[in-house]
Amino acid sequence: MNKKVSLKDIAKAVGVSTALVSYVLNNKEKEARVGKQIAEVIRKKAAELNYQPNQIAKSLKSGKSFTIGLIVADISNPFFANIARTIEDEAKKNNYTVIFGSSDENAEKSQDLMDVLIKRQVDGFIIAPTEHTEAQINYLNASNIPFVLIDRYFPEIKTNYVITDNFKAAYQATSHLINNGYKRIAMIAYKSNLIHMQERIKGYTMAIKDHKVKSVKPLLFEVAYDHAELEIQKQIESLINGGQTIDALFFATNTLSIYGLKFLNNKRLKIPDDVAIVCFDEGDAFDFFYCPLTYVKQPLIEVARQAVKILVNQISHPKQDETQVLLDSDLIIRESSRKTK
Amino acid sequence: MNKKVSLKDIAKAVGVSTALVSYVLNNKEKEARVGKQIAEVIRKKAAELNYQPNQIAKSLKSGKSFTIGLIVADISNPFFANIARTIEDEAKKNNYTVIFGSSDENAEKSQDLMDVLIKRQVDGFIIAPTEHTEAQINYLNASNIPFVLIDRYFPEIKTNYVITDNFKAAYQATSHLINNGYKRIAMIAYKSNLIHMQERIKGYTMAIKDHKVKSVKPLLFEVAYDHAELEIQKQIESLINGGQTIDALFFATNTLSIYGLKFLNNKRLKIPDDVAIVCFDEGDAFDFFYCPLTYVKQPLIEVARQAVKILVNQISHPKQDETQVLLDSDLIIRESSRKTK
DNA sequence: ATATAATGTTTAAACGATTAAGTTAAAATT
DNA sequence: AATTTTAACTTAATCGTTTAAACATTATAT
Repeated sequence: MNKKVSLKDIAKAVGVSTALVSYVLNNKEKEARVGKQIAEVIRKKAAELNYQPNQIAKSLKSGKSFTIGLIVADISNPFFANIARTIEDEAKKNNYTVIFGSSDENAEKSQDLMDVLIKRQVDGFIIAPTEHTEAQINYLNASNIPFVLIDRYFPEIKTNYVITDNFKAAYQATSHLINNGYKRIAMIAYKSNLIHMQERIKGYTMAIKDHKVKSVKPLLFEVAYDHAELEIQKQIESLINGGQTIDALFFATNTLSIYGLKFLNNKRLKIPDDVAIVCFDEGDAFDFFYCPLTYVKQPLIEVARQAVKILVNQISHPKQDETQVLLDSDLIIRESSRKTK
Repeated sequence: MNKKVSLKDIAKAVGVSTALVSYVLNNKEKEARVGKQIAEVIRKKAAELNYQPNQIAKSLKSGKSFTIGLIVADISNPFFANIARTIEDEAKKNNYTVIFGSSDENAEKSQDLMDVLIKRQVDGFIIAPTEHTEAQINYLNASNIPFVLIDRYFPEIKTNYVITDNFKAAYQATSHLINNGYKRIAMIAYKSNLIHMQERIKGYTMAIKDHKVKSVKPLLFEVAYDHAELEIQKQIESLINGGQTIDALFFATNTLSIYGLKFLNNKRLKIPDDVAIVCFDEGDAFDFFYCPLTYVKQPLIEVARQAVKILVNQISHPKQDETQVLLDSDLIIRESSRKTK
């Protein structure tokens, strides 16, 4: 690579010290009382050489990298990809750049990522934390490294977070099914102690308990993240074969929905006649599944916006109290959960 | 933020010079003939203080940031999100971190992104270049900054690139429709001079010309990136109302497919009976549209892998010749383009 | 005329790490 | 005993920037 143009090169070309060049290019002419003519000459030379300040050197000096570390489960998951995009845009507005990494819901990978990003001196983190990463979060707290959790959080740890009301959303979704006449409503969720999943499960369970329709009992199936597709197939298969008839299915995430719906298609089950469906999260697919799908629409953009806002604020005012934001989701009702006759 | 632990801190705590600490922690004890005992002490202290080397300082010294800049049109587009994920994984294997940015197919944003990333001293770029960014690419070439183009490239500029054979894929897709008996095949593409789009259009046009079925004429509709959804609706609307009957539609990208299919659904057009469909790229949706969709499956993972491989190689051996990779796509044939009776 | 102030510029230290070169003391060789 | 070698460590320069402090001039005030 060609040697890049540095302050020194400009200084030499113009015949002044690097200090002067620095002052001028940082618009500190007044404070530093730089001469008008020479400032112009410096500016011209900088433009002529297409000088691009070395952000790394700046960061070293200032102790600020203007970088945000983003850790999500999987950047290729549309849910996180969408959040990432908004975070990118909002970060840019504040002159921050985003470095991202996918944890795959794996605590060890999450730790590795955190280390890499800390070494790179990110000014703060936005994290969708994985199970068993409490220690990592505690470490950030202890080190006073600013961070904001999204999507999930740890109730026992005091942190910033921006999440949606998962209990409420799941309760609402389940109630909607019940009110529409469905009696055997199953839920497919991830096997996870993470709060967002637990809250969704609680919302589902509570809704079923609250509506004192005798025939409606919770039917919860939990699948492992790493073999979700296979386990879903098995669960649904056994549901069908086992004579355990269900009339509605509530999927706890977009990925689960996709796996499940694919398999239901395979099995020639018709929605909503054979089984009604409600999904969590969006997917382009949901709009034009043969039967438009009812789903919980989380305010992704708002989550991302608030997270960046809180983080940037925290970075510039470190002594702030923790900010916790709970956002509401919308239940988008469509054909897949229509009233039984 | 708590002051971070530096080499100096360890040196002071142990009572040696920073040089010694650096040698030990970089496993250069032999070359530097560091004492066995003291090396142990240093290592222990480093672990005890949870020392994380400051990558920024390293980068400044070494002139290498071990960072790859990734510029795509939109990270929230599944096509790019998937590529991004593979790039992330492959980069990590080579100790690189990825900084990303979305250009929104806008040359100015692309330029801004490039500047930001250059200031951050990325060691190289992976770019899905936007229209009118020839100057930016030329600049990279002139500055000897390593980079690899993906998805698109500029035929008149000598660069590394990894792309798929868009002409072939489109030709194949169109021929498939013709062979299955469709006679009025329209294509919806982006209004763009970018090679990937032009090749897809050429493939379509050529296939139609080659198959000397008189009744088959090219019917090409080009929509602007910024108002794609609306324009597609208008185009399809006018196709329907204008009495210009079509019996098949070929969408040039996943996003176009989604917009188009949504609208076809709205208009109650049945696939494939009213109109057959072939799409470019994947989407979860394509698996379980009421009528499983025929689509061109690009080897995304391979594109990303090769791109990282070429880039990393180029970074370490700058004088290399340009590498150009052309990959084949698969046409996944399903119900949406089945034979007419 | 001389002290003081204002103006314009340079010097040098610092950020945290690396590393060639220098120093010192002990061990080996003559 | 004098010299050389080896081992174990330190010094100091460097990467590109920032910025307080120092240093010259020239202008203004007394």
